[in-house]
Amino acid sequence: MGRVSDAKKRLMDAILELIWSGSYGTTTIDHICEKAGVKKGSFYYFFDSKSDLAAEALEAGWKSKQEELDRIFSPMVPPLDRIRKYCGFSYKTQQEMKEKFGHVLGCPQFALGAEVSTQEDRLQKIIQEILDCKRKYLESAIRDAHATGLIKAPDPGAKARMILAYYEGLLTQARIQNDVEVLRETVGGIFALLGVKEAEAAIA
Amino acid sequence: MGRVSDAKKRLMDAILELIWSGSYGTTTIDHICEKAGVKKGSFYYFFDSKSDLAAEALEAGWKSKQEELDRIFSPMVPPLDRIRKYCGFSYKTQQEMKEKFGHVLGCPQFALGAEVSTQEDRLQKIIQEILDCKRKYLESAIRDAHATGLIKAPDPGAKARMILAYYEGLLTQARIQNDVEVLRETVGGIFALLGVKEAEAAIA
DNA sequence: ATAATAGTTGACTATTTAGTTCACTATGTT
DNA sequence: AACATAGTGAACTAAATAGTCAACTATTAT
Repeated sequence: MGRVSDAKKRLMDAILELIWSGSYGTTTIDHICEKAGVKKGSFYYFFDSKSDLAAEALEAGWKSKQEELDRIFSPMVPPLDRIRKYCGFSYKTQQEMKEKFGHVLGCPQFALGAEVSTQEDRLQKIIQEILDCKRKYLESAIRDAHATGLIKAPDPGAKARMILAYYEGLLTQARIQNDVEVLRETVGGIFALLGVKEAEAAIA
Repeated sequence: MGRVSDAKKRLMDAILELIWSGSYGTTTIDHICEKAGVKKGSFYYFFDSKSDLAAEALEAGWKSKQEELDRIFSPMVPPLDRIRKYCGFSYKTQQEMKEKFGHVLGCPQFALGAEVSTQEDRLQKIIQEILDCKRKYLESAIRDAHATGLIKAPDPGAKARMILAYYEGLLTQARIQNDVEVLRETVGGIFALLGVKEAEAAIA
């Protein structure tokens, strides 16, 4: 009972977009409210602070992202194809962002993590968890690829960590250089890290 | 003639440390002045704005960093040893920062670039140049390693770009997780990307 | 010694920011 | 219909922030 509203959702969408296209530090509560079309009174009705909103938005955003990842990393798909699909998906996303915002935006969690990890404990923890999830997607693909004999990776967790670092590094470079073409080499680099034989890698 | 002062230098040191240990967005001119022990009037005597100071400080900081890199990447050192030395140096630096600030800080240029690239054109350009310099150090080591037959790398520029992405990604991960141990795998990953034979890699 | 000048200071303004308050409004429930 | 309540809005405060200014001080070249 009582009134209903999607203001909370609008606020969460707004902060994510502002952080991603700009940064956490320069995103103010006033900006968020303006973008969401919500008055400050309502903001404080739903949230205690900017970091509180950011935390909730981050978690919600990740939940919906996970659905896509579950599809891409489906165990039904051959393990190396999962990685190929993931890279392709990532490239397409960055391209779309560049068209929409005029700028390559990279990985929202990684960029935010780099910015706030020394300052915002709660956000740092959430981001760590999200990145760990990402790693697990990679890890299971690597484990499957190892089991199938496609690659030699006795420690899939370690390999996944390496690949994640490379992947996130590339995305960040693409953001810094504002150039999607940086991402062209993504698959090649990952396969090199995995020690995929050139013959296998060629089956694009 | 006239008065002499190191206030300009102090301001440049202060902003670098504040950005690195925190972020660009949350670093205010007042904070910078307080840390440097300089009054705002003097700040504006030397600089037009925060981004102006940041630009100068970034360039000066890079210049001094280059001296170290010139030593590490000296052509007198065997090419793969240069990379080993670089990784070791990097690990040591991060460890020191963790002791000093209680936090792993990662790569200052990369973190700053990720934060401001969509907002601060001038800084973005400077950071791009710095990262390109870093790439060139790696590239020449890779080219030399290729020439010596240690590795097969017909396109050293591309390989260097890959390795830089991986290296910066790892440093950023170390910052986000506040854990230097993430950096333990640096050399291993780089050598995997380079396709260094295990026998060669083992010569630690 | 002193004039020219490089650098300093603190008080000032205007704006932006986070956060509060309380009367008000819309809506589901009875 | 009317009541309980989820959500709204506009005006408010206090603090932080960027930026200005003019008088002041220290140094150095002559």
